[in-house]
Amino acid sequence: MRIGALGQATRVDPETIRYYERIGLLPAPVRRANGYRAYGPAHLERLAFIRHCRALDMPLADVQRLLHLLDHPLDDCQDVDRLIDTHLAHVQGKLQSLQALAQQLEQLRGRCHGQHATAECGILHELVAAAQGESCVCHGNSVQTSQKGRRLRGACPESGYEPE
Amino acid sequence: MRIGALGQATRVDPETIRYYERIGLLPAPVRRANGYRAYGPAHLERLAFIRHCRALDMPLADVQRLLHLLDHPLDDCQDVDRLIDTHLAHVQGKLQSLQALAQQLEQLRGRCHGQHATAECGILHELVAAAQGESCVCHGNSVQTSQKGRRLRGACPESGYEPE
DNA sequence: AAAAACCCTGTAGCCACTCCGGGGTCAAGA
DNA sequence: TCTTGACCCCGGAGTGGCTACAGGGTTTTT
Ligand SMILES: [Zn+2]
Ligand SMILES: [Zn+2]
Ligand SMILES: [Zn+2]
Ligand SMILES: [Zn+2]
Repeated sequence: MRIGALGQATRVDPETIRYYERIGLLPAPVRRANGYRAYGPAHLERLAFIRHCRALDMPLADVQRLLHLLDHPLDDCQDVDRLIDTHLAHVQGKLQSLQALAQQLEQLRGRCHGQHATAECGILHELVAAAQGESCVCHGNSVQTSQKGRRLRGACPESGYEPE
Repeated sequence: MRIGALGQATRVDPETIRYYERIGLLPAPVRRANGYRAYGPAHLERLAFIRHCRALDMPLADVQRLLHLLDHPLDDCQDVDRLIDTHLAHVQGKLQSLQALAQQLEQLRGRCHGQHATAECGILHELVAAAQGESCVCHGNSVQTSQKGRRLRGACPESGYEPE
């Protein structure tokens, strides 16, 4: 089985397969006389395992550790548990922040209906105001920058930017 | 205002501020005689805006476009809307897949209680089985690899890896 | 025989930072 | 006065997980 066939079977780009080999995740297969990689069913299974873990968004370092544990069946599986626990906690944390994020964005999106000049756009107004510390959930309330004239000075050549 | 003070006010690492300047996101401030950057309130506001957008997980390219629109108040705000819509769709997509992911991981976690050898660990068994195509939501059902003997051959020197 | 598809290596790019090394500048303390 | 320490400068490299060349060789199809 050549790299293309393996890639088709597992739906993995051959470049990715070579990458996994380079970083030591997938063992280097033997080569044919012409230098082509020759894979067997063991590689196919291992690659499928890797991809399944990746689909669970595990970092490759974790996948590496799981593969190592698979190769050493007598080890204690506590390591497996810890690894999954940690990863799950990580995913749940990300999920929570992403939920809050989506909510914020939906709210922000509701600020503009129909077209008008950017100077009057509710979305931009909201973004500027929030960045200046009012009703901003994302940064803490400690970022108050200016007390009035809540407009961003431009960065274009024509709009002045005076320092200090 | 020097870079450290700006960083404290906005809770942004000075290295990040310099990075924003390098990529043209934050305009280069004037320098004092000793070469130190001297920032004004305009920079403070602009940086706060950038960070707020980043907190909404917008890519810097999008932030750049928003800043440009802010600098050109007469442009149509349709661009703003499209940008936010696209980003929101992106976030919602990620949210959905992350929800499915968390569910899968929780289910996987339930496969192992107590400690035993990895050879008998329900988590690893499940991972191997799923990678081989059964009851696997993440990859399509077309990844059937081997029909029986669903065990991953090891990649360690001692465990044999024969090709073809 | 020619064209298309495949394979090889090595390198560089993506994102948004983050860290490092090797220096210069400036205030407060011993 | 000397020294410590906190700042600041710059350029370059590293992170993760790929992806995309460039510039060759080989195999398969037309
Ligand atoms: Zn799967
Ligand atoms: Zn609008
Ligand atoms: Zn904010
Ligand atoms: Zn177990």
